[in-house]
Amino acid sequence: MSTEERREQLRAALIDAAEAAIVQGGLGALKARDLAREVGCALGAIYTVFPDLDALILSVNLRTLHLFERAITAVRTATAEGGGAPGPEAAIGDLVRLAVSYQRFAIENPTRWRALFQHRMAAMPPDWYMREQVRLFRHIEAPLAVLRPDLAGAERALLARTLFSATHGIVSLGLDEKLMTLSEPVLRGQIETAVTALGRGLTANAATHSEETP
Amino acid sequence: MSTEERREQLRAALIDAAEAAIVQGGLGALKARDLAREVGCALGAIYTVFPDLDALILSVNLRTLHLFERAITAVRTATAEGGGAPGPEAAIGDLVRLAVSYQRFAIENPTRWRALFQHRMAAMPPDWYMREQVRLFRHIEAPLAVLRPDLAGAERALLARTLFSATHGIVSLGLDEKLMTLSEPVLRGQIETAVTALGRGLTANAATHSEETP
DNA sequence: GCCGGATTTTGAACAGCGTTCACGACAGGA
DNA sequence: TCCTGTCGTGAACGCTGTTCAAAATCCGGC
Repeated sequence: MSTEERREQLRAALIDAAEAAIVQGGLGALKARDLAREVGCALGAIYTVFPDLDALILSVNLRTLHLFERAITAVRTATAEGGGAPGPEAAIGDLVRLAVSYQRFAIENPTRWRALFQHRMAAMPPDWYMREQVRLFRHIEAPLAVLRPDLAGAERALLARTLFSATHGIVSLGLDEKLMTLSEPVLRGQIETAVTALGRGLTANAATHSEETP
Repeated sequence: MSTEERREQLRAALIDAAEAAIVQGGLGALKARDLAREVGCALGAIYTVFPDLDALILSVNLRTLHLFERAITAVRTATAEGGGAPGPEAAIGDLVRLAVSYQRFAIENPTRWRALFQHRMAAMPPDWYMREQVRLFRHIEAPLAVLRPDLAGAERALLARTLFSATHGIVSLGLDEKLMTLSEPVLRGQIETAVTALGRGLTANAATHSEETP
């Protein structure tokens, strides 16, 4: 086995072990010495394939993004690429379903999900990480295009991020015992209320806008 | 000077120093040894007035909440206690102003504000901390009572927290370089769009509701 | 004023962390 | 077999929050 192959195998094993540690006990349970013992390598070996533990965490987070992408892709939306011409109500329904699937993912994968945000970057995330984010946001942009056909691509992308941020805030603080801890049905009700209101408010706004500047 | 008085003075000095450290370099810059040197006490003395650094951070965070309360109280709202009978549009305007004041506070006090959420609790926050939160949410509940007079107190309180969570998500991720970093005017535009949409959507929902079940 | 028990303050020591790097093991050509 | 360059190693470094035996201080009784 070549040196390169062994490095690659070590890399994969470390990501596996790191993911398991995070799943089990959260980001705080990720210890370099535990990883080395689990994988069966020397402590210093970790730093031959990763510059530091942050890079390793980022790789685990990429896996989490992929995991979530599978979940969100399974959500049946009326505004998918091939669909006909869905109305605003269908688009709002899509947004609600997407938001609820985000909540479900957060509840089913609490530690993995927390690691995505709990982790504070030293520098900017690498390109391959940001690219994955961009892909995920396309799911939100599709229904948004129905609600606000007046928006250009960049504006729509920005609004999609804002919608996600709002949903994330509701889920994040709703599950956080520091502010409040809501049961799953109550939290889902709040998400449905808020996202529906957002969707209706946005369409109303578009109508207002088109009347003022036709 | 009695022992009690000295302890109290040390306590205040430690909170001062901790606040200064957080303001300067964020939560990560809070070091027990630095605090002791700054205040001029022994390292162990810290643990005679605080069980651990988390408790000290909590005291700093309470100061931050008070600081924010002063900022939010200065916001002129049409739905203040003594006001007449403001309409839904005025209430939505109030919500937008409150949200923007939240954004302004976050931008003007970045490290203090981050410490509020970055800090993960070991146990539940003490009562005196939660009480301050409850007081702050009253500012949101007032406009909300205009938009949704059909809601009972508990439901309104819950929705107020949801509205805050959504706003917090937009501000938090909007200022986070991990997802995106938005300029102050762009972020404010997104907040205005989202909160306005939320407000209009909520009133529409109330109207729908009252039509369906009059 | 002085003593002795109680109380308070102290900072060296401890356990743990991420990260490094001089060293030894090892592979392959001479 | 020896030499050389590459690679993996784990003890060591510097840092962290927290503890606790010991020192210093206080204070009422003689």
